[in-house]
Amino acid sequence: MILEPLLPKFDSVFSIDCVIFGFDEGELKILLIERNIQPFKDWWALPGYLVEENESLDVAAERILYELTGLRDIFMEQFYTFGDVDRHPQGRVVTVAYYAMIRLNGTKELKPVTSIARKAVWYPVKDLPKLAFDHSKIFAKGFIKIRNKISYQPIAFELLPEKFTLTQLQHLYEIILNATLDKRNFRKKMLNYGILKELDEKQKGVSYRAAKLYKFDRRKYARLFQKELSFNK
Amino acid sequence: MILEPLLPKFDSVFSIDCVIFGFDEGELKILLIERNIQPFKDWWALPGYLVEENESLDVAAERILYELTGLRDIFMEQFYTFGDVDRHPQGRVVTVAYYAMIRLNGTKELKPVTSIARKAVWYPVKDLPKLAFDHSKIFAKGFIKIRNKISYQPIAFELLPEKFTLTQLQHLYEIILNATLDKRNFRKKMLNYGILKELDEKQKGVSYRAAKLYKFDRRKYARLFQKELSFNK
DNA sequence: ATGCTTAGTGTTACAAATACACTTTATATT
DNA sequence: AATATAAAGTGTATTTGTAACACTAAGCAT
Repeated sequence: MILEPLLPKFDSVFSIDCVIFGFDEGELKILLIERNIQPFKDWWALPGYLVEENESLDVAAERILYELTGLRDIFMEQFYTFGDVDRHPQGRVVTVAYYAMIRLNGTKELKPVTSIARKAVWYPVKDLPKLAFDHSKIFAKGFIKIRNKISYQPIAFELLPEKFTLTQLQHLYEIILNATLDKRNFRKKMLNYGILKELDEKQKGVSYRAAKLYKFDRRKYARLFQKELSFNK
Repeated sequence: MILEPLLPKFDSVFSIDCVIFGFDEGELKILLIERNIQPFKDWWALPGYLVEENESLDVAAERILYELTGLRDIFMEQFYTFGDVDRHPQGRVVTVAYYAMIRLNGTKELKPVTSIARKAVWYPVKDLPKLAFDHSKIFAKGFIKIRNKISYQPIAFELLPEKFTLTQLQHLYEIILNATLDKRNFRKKMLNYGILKELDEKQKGVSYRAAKLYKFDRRKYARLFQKELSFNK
C-alpha cells in the first residue's frame, strides 16, 4: 500500500455578519447590537460572530442572529464576503455577510440570549453610529444590495406589516430608492404585478380619509418569479 | 493603565476559487487545472488555492489565478462564498469564489508557474469532467451568475475577440442564455445601445457573404452604465 | 357646515419589446 | 458565365410598459 503524504489539518476561524432591515414608524432601520466583549467592547456593531467548527455558513448565520438578537426563523441571503487583511484586530478573520428584510411587528422583542451582546436595537439607517470593525462598509454594501434588488423584484412587502396601504408601500420604495415616485404610476404598476390582494378593510385611527388595506399574495408572487427577464426571444 | 484581557490570536485558512469563462470555436469554456497535489491529486479542478496571511481576497484571487494558469491582469468579481462543513477533506476551509469573462485570443498560453497545477486548459462547459471538492457546485453558481448578468448588462463582449460580427455576438448570447433569439430584434437592440462601432472591415475566409465587423466602444459602454434602472420616478 | 388631509383615479405620449419573411451579397461549383 | 449556396442584412405593425400630469372623493376634526 502506498503511503499518502501526511496533510496538515486546517483549523480556521471566520465569521458571519448580518444586515437585517426593518421598517418602522416610516423609517428604514437595521438591527445593531451593543458589544459586550472585546474587541470593540461597548461599540455598536452588526449582529455577527464566529462560525463554529461543524456549522455551515447558512446555519451559523441563523444561530448567530438568534443568539445575539433573539430573532428566529429569518430567511437571510448571503451577499458578500469581506476579507481585508486588517479588518479584525485579532488576526485574519474573513466574514461572510448576510442580509434579510423582515417585518417588524412591533411585538417581536429583541433579547440577546448570550452575553456577547448587551442589547439589540433597531437603528434608523439614516443616522447610524460609528460601527465596530468594517461594519459600516458591510452595511453600505448591504444597502446597495437591497436597493438593487427592490428595483427588479417587488420584495418590499417583506418589510411591511401583513396589512398595509398602497401609500405605505410607496413610501417604503421611496425611502429605499431615495427617490420620489408618481402616485398613479406606482399604483398602476404594483397592481399590475397581480400580487396584491385588496382587502375589505380600511386603515383605522387616522384623522383623515382611511385608505384601503392590501396584503401580498405569496403564491402569485412565487409564480411571478418563475418567468424570467429580458431577451425572452 | 487598565490591562486589557489577552485575546486569542486567530490564524485562519481559506481559499479562492476562480470560474473563468472564455469563448472559443463557438463554445463557452471555462479554465480548469489538473491538480498536482493532494488532496484530489490528478483531478480536474477550478483554479484555486489558499489565501496567504497578508493578502486581501481580491489580491489573492489575482495571484492564485496567475500562479495556476499564467493568466494576468484579469478583472474578477467575487460572487459567492462556499462554506459547507465537509467541503474540504483537510478541515474547515471556506472558499470565496470569483468569476471573470475574458477574451481568449488563441494566443494566450496557459502555463502554470507553480507545480500545484500540472496544466491548465480551456474546457467546454457543456462537457465538464467530474471536479475536485465542491467545484461543480461552484461552477454551476457562477454560470447562473453570468447568465443573469448578461440579461441586464451587455457584457458579453468581454468574451469576444476585438473584432466580431453581430452573428457571433448573437450566438454567444444564445449559448449563455440557452435560448434562440430573433436576428432582427437582436441587432436592433444591440445597435440601439450605442456601444458598438461598425468597422470598415469585413470577415475574411468564409465561403459565403462576409459579415461586417464591429468592435465595442468601451467609453460609451461605461457611460451607459452610469444611468440607473427602473422606477426612475 | 366648513376646512383639512390624504385617498383615489384616467388619458395621452413616448419608448421598448415582439413577431415575422424576404432580398442581397460573396463565394464555390459547374 | 451561370447557377447554387449560405449567411448577411433589412422594415413594419403590434403590443407592452413607462412617464408625465391634476383634479375629485372621502373621512375626520372643528
